[in-house]
Amino acid sequence: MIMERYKGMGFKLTPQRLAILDYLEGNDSHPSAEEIYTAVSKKFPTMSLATVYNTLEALRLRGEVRELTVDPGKKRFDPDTGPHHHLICTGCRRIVDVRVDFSLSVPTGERRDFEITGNHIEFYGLCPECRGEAGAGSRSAVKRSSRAARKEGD
Amino acid sequence: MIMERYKGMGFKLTPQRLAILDYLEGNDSHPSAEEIYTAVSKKFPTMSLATVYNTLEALRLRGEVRELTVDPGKKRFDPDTGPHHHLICTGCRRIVDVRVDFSLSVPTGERRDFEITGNHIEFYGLCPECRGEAGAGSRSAVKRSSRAARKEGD
DNA sequence: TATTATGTTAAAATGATTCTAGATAGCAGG
DNA sequence: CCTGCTATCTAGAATCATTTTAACATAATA
Repeated sequence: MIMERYKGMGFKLTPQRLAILDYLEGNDSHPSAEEIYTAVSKKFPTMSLATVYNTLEALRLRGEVRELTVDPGKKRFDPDTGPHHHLICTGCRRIVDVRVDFSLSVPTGERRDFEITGNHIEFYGLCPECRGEAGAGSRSAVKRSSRAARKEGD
Repeated sequence: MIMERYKGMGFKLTPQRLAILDYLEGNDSHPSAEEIYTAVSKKFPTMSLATVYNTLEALRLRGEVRELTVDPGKKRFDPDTGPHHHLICTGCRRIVDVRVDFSLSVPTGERRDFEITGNHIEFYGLCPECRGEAGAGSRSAVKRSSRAARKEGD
């Protein structure tokens, strides 16, 4: 099914790209380039990070992935290009999909003459795991990136 | 008015910080750290970029500025911490405020047990200037950053 | 097979942000 | 007025994500 989709759009299905597409297929974890690289490297030890970036950009231009600007400091990628929104845990930075259609429109008075083409909602909150460990030094729950930890106070 | 607000919260009002606060006061251009630095440097030639970052972080922790993750590759800062949303021109990356209250809530089925604390809507579109120059090579309108130019295809 | 375009790679370059270490300023106690 | 403390400032180094470069494959094509 993948093969057909890229025929005749100037996109060569190299083994590296196949591996990336394979990793992305149905992946709803919103991985960063680094994460994709790490995962794909296991099957493909000579893979270069640059190839990951190149491929992601090629896919983005073809509308096959969405680039999320939701995490300060790094991009995340979403193979689901259909309309949906995201719920972000301010504790561990986990991102989950929100598949609800809120038909939003900006009232003329606020539109400043822009031609509006789309929208994206970020909901913020605490996931069950992070909510639990709020109190003392319970080291139990989710492992948070050093960056996420430093950002405490959101 | 500024002075009082920071009394007794462990925040010294140094001249550098005053200059930054002064630049931010009522500023709705959503500047990056670099832009703040450039502006404040004029009045304060010895200012260090690190001081800008330090001050912004101190302000963020006190809830006096919001860090926007709206621009891939750099943070932008918003001194307006009240609830509002943003409209982003995909041509020139200009960001304007949208002061409308959409009371959104995530239906239980999609909430995944998160405790939701807030939300932020990004509207995308083309500003009048960028809409105009869409056609030929009319060099007239807005100057776009090299990064914005490269991102064509959003 | 020669040609051309497209991909891959490692390494260097860039840009944003953070960290480090030493210099300074303002203040409490003597 | 001195001494030490703590918060802040600054330049520069370090780090992290991303992009670019240059040289080398590879595939599709003439």
